[in-house]
Amino acid sequence: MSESAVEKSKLVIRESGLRATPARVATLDLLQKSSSPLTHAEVAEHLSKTGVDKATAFRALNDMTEAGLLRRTELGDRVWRFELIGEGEHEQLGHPHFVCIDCGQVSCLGDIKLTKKSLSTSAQIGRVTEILLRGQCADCL
Amino acid sequence: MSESAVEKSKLVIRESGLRATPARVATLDLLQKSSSPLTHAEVAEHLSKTGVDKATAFRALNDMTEAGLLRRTELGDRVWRFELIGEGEHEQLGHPHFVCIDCGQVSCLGDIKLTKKSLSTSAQIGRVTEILLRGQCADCL
DNA sequence: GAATTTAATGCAAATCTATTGCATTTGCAA
DNA sequence: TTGCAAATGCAATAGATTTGCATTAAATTC
Repeated sequence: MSESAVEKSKLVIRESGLRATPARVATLDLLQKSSSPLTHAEVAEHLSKTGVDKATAFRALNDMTEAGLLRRTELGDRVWRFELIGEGEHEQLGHPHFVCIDCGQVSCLGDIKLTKKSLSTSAQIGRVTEILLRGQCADCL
Repeated sequence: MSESAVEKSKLVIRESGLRATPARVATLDLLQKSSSPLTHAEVAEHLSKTGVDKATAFRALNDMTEAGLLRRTELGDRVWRFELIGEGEHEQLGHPHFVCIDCGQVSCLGDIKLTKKSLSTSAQIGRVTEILLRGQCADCL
């Protein structure tokens, strides 16, 4: 990562009200590069290479989630996953995800929508803020 | 529960290849009465009234899931939930669920569908077997 | 109905993911 | 540069679920 990228990460972290520590900068940069949400274990393993404790990795992820920089979701395998909240993205409303029940691979989906009828049905139950699809990915079919 | 209901449960359990033990019959009957999936803890608490150990409750649920009588899902709160697979229902393909991110209440949905465009998008990724919606229920809005 | 076989249970200990307490260190504002 | 609240490391803890093993009890056989 470039010098300027690090500086930008630091700025983003400070703007959220947190201190720009190495663990947080590294976490942010790792998530920036990833195309799908990463588990705590994955982030922790990456950070451990530079001597960062897993508790610190956890706190970095949780703190930045609380600060509104990350989104934390649980996709059915009892593990938290974290992803960067894009610049323009709504903090609450994320994009749909697909989880393969065989290999566990997670994909971010863009334009998944419910039919109008389904929307009205779900509106009776409440406000839907997240859609999660599960099944078998193309590789596992 | 009636005498015949117990006998029917026993039969169903035996047909799945398992022994019809009191813990399993009670588990099956409890799930039969419930309108939404129950957590292991809920089932275990119910069974504990009759002296059944929580490990036994876990095994009853897991064994019957493996035997194809129950469906096990994780709806985002790091807890397994179990529900009866209906007579005519496909073993794999369940119905959609809605989970309230505030109160945790779980609802079973019937007719939630994706738009055609979304279906073709998701078909590229794989075969979708489960839909989960998260948000705030009417009571928590 | 009694004997036999093998699955199921109870209890405790162990796993696995995630969180927390506390002494020590560090970012960063003054 | 200095001071202090925030962050970290390490170990201990929490909560859900699973597992080992000796014992018990379904279901099958005689």
